[in-house]
Amino acid sequence: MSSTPAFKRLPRAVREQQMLDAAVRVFSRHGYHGASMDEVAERAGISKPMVYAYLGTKEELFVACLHREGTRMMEAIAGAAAPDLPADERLWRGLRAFFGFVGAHRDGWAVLYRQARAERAFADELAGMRTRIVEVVAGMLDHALRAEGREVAETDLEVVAYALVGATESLADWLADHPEADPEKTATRMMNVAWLGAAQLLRGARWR
Amino acid sequence: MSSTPAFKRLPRAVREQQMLDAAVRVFSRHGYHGASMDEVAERAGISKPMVYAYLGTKEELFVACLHREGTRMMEAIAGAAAPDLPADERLWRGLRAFFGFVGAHRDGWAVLYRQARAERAFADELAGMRTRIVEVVAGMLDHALRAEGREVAETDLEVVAYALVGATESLADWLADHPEADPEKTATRMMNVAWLGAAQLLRGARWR
Amino acid sequence: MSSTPAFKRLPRAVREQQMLDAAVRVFSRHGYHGASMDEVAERAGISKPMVYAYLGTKEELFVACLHREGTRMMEAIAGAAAPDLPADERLWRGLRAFFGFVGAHRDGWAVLYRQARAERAFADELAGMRTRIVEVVAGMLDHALRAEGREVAETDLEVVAYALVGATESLADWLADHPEADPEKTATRMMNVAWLGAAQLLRGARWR
Amino acid sequence: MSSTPAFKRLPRAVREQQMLDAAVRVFSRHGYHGASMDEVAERAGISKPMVYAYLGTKEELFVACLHREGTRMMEAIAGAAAPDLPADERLWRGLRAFFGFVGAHRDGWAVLYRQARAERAFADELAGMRTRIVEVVAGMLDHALRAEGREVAETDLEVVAYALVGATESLADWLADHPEADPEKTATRMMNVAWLGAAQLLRGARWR
DNA sequence: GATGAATGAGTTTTCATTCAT
DNA sequence: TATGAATGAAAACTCATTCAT
Repeated sequence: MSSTPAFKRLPRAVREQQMLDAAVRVFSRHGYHGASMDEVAERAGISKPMVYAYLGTKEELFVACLHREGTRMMEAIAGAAAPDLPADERLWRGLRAFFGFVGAHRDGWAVLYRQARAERAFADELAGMRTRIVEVVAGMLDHALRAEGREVAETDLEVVAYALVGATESLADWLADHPEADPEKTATRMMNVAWLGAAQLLRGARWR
Repeated sequence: MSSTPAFKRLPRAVREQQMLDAAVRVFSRHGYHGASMDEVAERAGISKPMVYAYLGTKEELFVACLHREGTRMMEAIAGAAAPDLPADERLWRGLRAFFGFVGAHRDGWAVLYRQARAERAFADELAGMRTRIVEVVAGMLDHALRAEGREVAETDLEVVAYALVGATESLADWLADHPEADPEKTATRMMNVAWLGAAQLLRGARWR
Repeated sequence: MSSTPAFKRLPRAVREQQMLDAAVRVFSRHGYHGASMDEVAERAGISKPMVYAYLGTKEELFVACLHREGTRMMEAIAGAAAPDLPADERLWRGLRAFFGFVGAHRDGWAVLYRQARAERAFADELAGMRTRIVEVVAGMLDHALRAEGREVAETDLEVVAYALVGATESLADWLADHPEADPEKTATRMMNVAWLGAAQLLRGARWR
Repeated sequence: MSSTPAFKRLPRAVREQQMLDAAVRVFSRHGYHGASMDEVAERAGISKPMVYAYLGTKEELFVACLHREGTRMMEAIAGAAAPDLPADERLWRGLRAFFGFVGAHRDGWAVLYRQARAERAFADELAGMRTRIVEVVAGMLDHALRAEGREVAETDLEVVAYALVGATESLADWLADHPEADPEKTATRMMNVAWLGAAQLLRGARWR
């Protein structure tokens, strides 16, 4: 009697990942408010008190999801955009990685993100993430500038970065809503807008 | 006995506006889910059943808010960007009007919009609004192109428009979160990014 | 100016009938509880306060419906079963009239009746109606008996009458649920059950 | 510290029965619509969410009551009417058991039944129960017939059975309304009406 | 006589969260 | 560690009923 049933008494870390998997799924499907802890627990194949014991309240659980997915995304981007490339090449690779990630996790990241934006409670977490992204983008731009011997006010850099991030988010959203769309192509379009600007485009210019 | 109590037995149209005012406020403060019909009614100085009688369920009420505020915004923009101006001037005026509106209704539009994006139920309403905006922007661009004797694939136009709208929304969001920021300045920055593109900016170019 | 709009200011009695028509319809469709005064008023083409002014509360309104329809039914039966006919002929005609009525008002009588039976509030009204029916039936039987020179305890008469009425109601219910069924045939069947049983009893037969 | 508090943390099965007991009582007292889930929970000595968790919505709860009580009644009848007895004896025992049951549960079965009849939502459940009863009764009659070497059209059997059931229900109702009445006596009376009528029919007699 | 405006009071239902075992 | 049992608190929605005009 009592050979251990292969799926019980897992180490804490593993259990937590299972729960997060379940939670991401449920939150994505029904949104933050529509999701119920019951369903999360059920999908994780575990009892509710366990979820509370491991990952805390619903709010904390959501933050944990956001954090894990966000980190994964950042890593994907960072891994793609090597710092020693020229600015436009880095931007392009970053964008491609980003849209690739969003495309591959259509039901994950974009939805969580949208949810987070709607709830005051997550403002801080989001602000942190966005700051990190903006920093990265602004860093790219700054790097490029310095390479050309120029200098630009920090605020301006930040605003450009913000706008780029915003435009990108928008297209990512659009991508999440259009299952048939191609991430690669979306990245290209974004690159064109971002890099050249509307005026250039109107004149027939194309990046690459 | 005598002078009008001023706030009882009002005609339907008036009450509806009062309710919408209250609803916009409450939804903005607590978000769609955090808002309770009780509070909406209370803030409107009326009983709950009236809200249901006039504006329907919570969902419908929210849509009504979205609709009213969205329409107001569109009108503000349309009123500013006269169709006979050159493309960049129109874009500029439109942006200025937009950021002006958002700045003036800091607790209104941007928050409702964020809320709407988080809930599947409002996807349709949103899609409609966005389509109208994108059409307007794409129209501007198209107009400018034809003036120069060029033609551009419709899809490309749409994507450019989408990205612009996204970037703008992002800055609007940022504006809503930064009470001290200046709408006019934000509009200018956005214009620079949009019109010139990052590459131009990096080279020191500035619109105007 | 001011030729009277043909459908306003009707005499009270007419208005009341219109309301009752509407009410019977609504109660039949949705049941007593499912029905709303709003719908009654709307269907009667009149405002709610009028309904209250003319026919009182929802409960009173329902009683009024019950009363009118019940009276109509009783009259239909009484009109059919002339007192100078032999007992079986009278019973037969009565049954035929009853099932005919129920069949013709499939959505009226039977449904109201079922509703009334479920609500304590209508017990009195119902008891009154049933008493009248039972009296009629018992009267028929008694008449037949005396014609044969017999006499039977009143209680027994009442019970037989009760059982007959119950069986009849049951078949009426069944008829209301089966739109394709033929009232005439149902009456015949009921007659067979009722008459052969009753006849034996009347002749003094007893089981055991 | 020590002896069992006896009424806390009970196993599900037990709690469910307690809830059903409470529900039957409350539904019987106030009717389906008059009953509130609050009262059911209170009377069961438990909080409302438990009721929902175990027995579902109000409608489902009512169906559960109906089902349990109906099954008990059927069992009482089936247990009384052994299949190897002569037809009249079986009918008699069945009737006696039925009236006995109704008499013993004056506030249970008959009231639930009346309620169920008033609500469209329960039509299916009721139809099922009635079908089972009618089948049993028709089976009895059929058995008796075959014993006498006769055969009767199925439809006729069904109608006779229906009428019997209806008459019986009616007397049961009457019994539920007359607390002083004697179930045994009521059964006897019903038997007289039913048997003398049915016996004639079984012998091939027809009115007209 | 007639009605649009208004509401008090109540209902069902859901959920995050926690004991007791 | 793990869970079935349990709940407090609230929220959306409905309806019979009545003023004030």
